[in-house]
Amino acid sequence: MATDRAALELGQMMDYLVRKLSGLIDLTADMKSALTMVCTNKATFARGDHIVKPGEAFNSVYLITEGWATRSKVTSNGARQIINFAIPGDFLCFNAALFEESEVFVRAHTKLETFAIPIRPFSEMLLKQPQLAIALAWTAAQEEGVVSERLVSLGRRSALQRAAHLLCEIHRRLETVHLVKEGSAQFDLPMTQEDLSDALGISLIHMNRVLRELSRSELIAINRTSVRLLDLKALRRLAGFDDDYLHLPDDTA
Amino acid sequence: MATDRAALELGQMMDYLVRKLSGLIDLTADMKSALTMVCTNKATFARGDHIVKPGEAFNSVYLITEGWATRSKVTSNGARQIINFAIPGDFLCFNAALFEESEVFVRAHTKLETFAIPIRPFSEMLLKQPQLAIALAWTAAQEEGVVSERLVSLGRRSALQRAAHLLCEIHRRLETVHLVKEGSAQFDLPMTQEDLSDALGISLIHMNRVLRELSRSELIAINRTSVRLLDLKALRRLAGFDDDYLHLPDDTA
DNA sequence: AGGCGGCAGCAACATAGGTTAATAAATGGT
DNA sequence: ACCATTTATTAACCTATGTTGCTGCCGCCT
Repeated sequence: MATDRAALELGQMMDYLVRKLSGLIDLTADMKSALTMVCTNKATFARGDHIVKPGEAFNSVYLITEGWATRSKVTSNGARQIINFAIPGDFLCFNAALFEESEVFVRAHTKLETFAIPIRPFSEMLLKQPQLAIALAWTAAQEEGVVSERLVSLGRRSALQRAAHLLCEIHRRLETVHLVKEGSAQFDLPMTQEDLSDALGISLIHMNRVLRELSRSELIAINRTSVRLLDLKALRRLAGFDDDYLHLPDDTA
Repeated sequence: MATDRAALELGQMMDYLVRKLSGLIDLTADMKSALTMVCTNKATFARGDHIVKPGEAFNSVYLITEGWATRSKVTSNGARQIINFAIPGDFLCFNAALFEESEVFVRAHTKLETFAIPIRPFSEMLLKQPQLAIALAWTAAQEEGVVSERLVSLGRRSALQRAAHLLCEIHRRLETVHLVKEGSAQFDLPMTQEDLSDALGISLIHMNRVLRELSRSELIAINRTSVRLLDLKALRRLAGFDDDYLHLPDDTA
């Protein structure tokens, strides 16, 4: 039944949000029902679909229930920089409520399942539920923290450290939404080496070298679709990874 | 008279904000008076003072009336990355309303004049004035745009382009608050080459090479305290600079 | 089932940018 | 006005990363 599935996904998504926010705030029944009210529209995107492009008007805010998305920019000489990844529980086009049009590409990185919330009802919900507005502003601020930390990586960490850092970050974020295999630090990573290189600001070839180096030293085991962090502690040490900037709840259990 | 001066600075600062926001929203008399209500505390910092450090609790939000500030992080191996610069009209510690403690250094880069707004009244103001909250959220989103664009620079632009891009950005932002000398693209730039290198993710020595190269090709004229962009068009072309991401009003006159 | 296109792996070479070290010029404090 | 400290400039050398170009594998389409 389509409706049952939607209800299931809604519950799932709410669960992700609750966990992400649990360090800050407990979503009240009121807030949840306000959110539920606006999450009526499912939108599915195929791998590679553009949700919005630079210069295009936003028309909705999205909440991911399944799959990955990216925000990226392309420079005047054609190089791509991935700004960040969004995973289940994350918002897409959150600032549609603030800006007329996008300045970045937002793209479905895998098949993507979302709730699409048109801007009008979304804004109204924020005005009616200030506490919820604060909670969601918090997720936006957290995202800025992620971008800032990536900036530190690109500015001041070696390619090897950047790769390690990104893997640690993704691991930590996926953990919060229970998308890491229990007790093994293994998770789906639906990204080509080119995608990773575009996120880390290095060349594809060097990305390959770096990943092989991480594999060779038995810090990770990686294949086309997933990674396992074989020695999380050593990886974090190498990366200089400290998860404070994610502001996630301590215990994800 | 101290009071007169504070009133003057308040008017000035309001003016900065109005201009910055003019593309999005006209600040109403109501919103201005709400802001005025909370801008009672002047806080001055000396060059180099830390407004907040990683792990420290926030205690106020600040609005800059004069001077520059930086947000930066330091990696586990001691390298510094400047995340962004704040200039008059910008907020500092805006997300104090959301997070308990900072994950970055916020530092007075020059002698800094601000209005310090304790978190409590600030939050209350936001709840009472949703339109103002939106306007201020907009400034936060704009700031994220700046950080994202810097990420693109560090990831995909050469050192020369990064330098050119940063100068173009600062020029454009200062222009909005009338801090560029009329008709000459000249402005105060109170930064050492080391500061610039820490913002651009390159070494101090290379920063020096790059600046000399820009000077040699007569794109800029720079000294310890100010720059002049001698050929703005060429500089922007070199940098691949497009000011869309700043979402500033078209005409700053 | 076979062929095709995208992706990973690898080597040889090129270079932007990093490092070290030393000097000169400017600034600030007393 | 003088000394101490920052800041800028320069040179020589080094290395991490980029570039080009090729091979082979794997999954997908018909």
